[in-house]
Amino acid sequence: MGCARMSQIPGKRQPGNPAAADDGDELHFCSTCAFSDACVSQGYGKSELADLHVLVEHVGPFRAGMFLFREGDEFNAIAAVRAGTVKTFVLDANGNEQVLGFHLPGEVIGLSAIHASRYPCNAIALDTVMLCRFSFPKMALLASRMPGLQQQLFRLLSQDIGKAELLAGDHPADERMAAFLVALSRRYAARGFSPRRLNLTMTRADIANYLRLAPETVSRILKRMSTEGMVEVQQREIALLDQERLLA
Amino acid sequence: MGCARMSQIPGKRQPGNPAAADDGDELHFCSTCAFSDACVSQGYGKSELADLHVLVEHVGPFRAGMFLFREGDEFNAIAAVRAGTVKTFVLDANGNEQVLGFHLPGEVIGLSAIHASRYPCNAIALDTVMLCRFSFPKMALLASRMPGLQQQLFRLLSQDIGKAELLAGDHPADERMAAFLVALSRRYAARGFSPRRLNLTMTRADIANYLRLAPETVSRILKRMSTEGMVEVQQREIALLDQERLLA
DNA sequence: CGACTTATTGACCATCATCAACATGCGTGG
DNA sequence: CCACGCATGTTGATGATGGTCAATAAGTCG
Repeated sequence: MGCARMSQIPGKRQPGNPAAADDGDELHFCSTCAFSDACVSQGYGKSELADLHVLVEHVGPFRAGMFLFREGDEFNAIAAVRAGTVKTFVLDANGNEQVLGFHLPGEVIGLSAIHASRYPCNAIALDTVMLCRFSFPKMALLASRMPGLQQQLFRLLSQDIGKAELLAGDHPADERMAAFLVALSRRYAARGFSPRRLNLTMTRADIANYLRLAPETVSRILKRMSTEGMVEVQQREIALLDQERLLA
Repeated sequence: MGCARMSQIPGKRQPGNPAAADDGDELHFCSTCAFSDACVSQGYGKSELADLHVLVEHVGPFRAGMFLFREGDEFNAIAAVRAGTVKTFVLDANGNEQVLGFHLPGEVIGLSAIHASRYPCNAIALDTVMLCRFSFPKMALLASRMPGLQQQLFRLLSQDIGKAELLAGDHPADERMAAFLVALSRRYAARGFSPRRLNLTMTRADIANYLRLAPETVSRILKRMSTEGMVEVQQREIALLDQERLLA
């Protein structure tokens, strides 16, 4: 249910962030990054890796509540989340927030901005966020020479279409909630975190908004799941006790 | 509300379809096609146009009810709808259909299949459908030499992410219906058809499923819109009388 | 002219949102 | 360390939107 989606990262360097910080050990950089497949697994040599790496700009940290970009900002880069959680959302005609997705480490934001060269949504940090920013024009240029990279970009984009579509299903509230938890668990697991023990970085209201439910409903469902022994809830710590039953 | 989404077109040539039929006048081919911008407006010359055209394979016609591809089929080409309407859908765990989108002439199907190299959904013809099929590997290769084409592909993919996300909003039934009609109208208008007079090719049940409503609800809302003078409904013919009020 | 699919209409009911009150946690500053 | 205040989360009572069920009508196609 996750959904890598939106846009990118502001034009300005954040204070306290030496842009090219850990470049020393960077040639095998973030092994969890969505782009790592692009080169590593495709058997590219050092020179191609280096080409990709010169495009990378480490930015952050962004503190909780900071905007990474706003709707309407000019687009020129996509970014991979290196640490923390990013929430993307739009404001509808009445100014109500509509959460589009949460982005965990290793996932890419900014893809939906390519179309209009402007960010179609806002992105804010839910906790302390670090990003790897890639200039999109340069990346597209490089992709022309690196079929593997082009393919990876196509795949990332394509993947998000499918994810976003599935989100639109009209399942009852408890199924939505269960699916959300299981999906989060899987996404964390894919990055090497525990699939059992989730540490939610978003509020109940954010979850509710994302699932198109009322916050009260989220509370009640969590409580019910808890009394039924499927999960264990302690504030924002959630332990998944019975994956089986959650999938029903 | 549309949403160009899914996959592509079957491996087999349709009987009664001379694959390279109307090639004579084809160099300026379907002017309404989503790819026409890719070259024409980017100032490419005849040779690039020719390169793109040799990739095109006209297939069809597909009669109403025929599958263009099925979930799980191997993916190797995307396609632009040349005529007719395509419905894409998946079957959930209980075998219930979930409509993902409708695709009008000029729109592209198959984009979400790139990710897994398999179609993640089914596509069937709602009426008589003609397609332009493009081998995706060849297209990707060509895109390496044609920045404009690469850019166009990125844009098409990116666009669909945004469309799919917006679809997930939780608006009341009447707003969903109104938005659907207005979006259809715009999409038809963009291809040179009348924005006032819609000829729905899908059943109420399909519309309802797509909007995550019950067919009965669709009926009732259309009736109400009709008595309120916003639209005029005659079977599958719908005239939009008051665009203004529909947008609220 | 039947048999089928599609669409409409009505009666009833379930899910979930809303409203309101209350509890809990957390940060700040005394 | 405790007190206050605000944000977040929980719980209960009530009601509206829209789904379900069932019957009827209207097209469609042989």
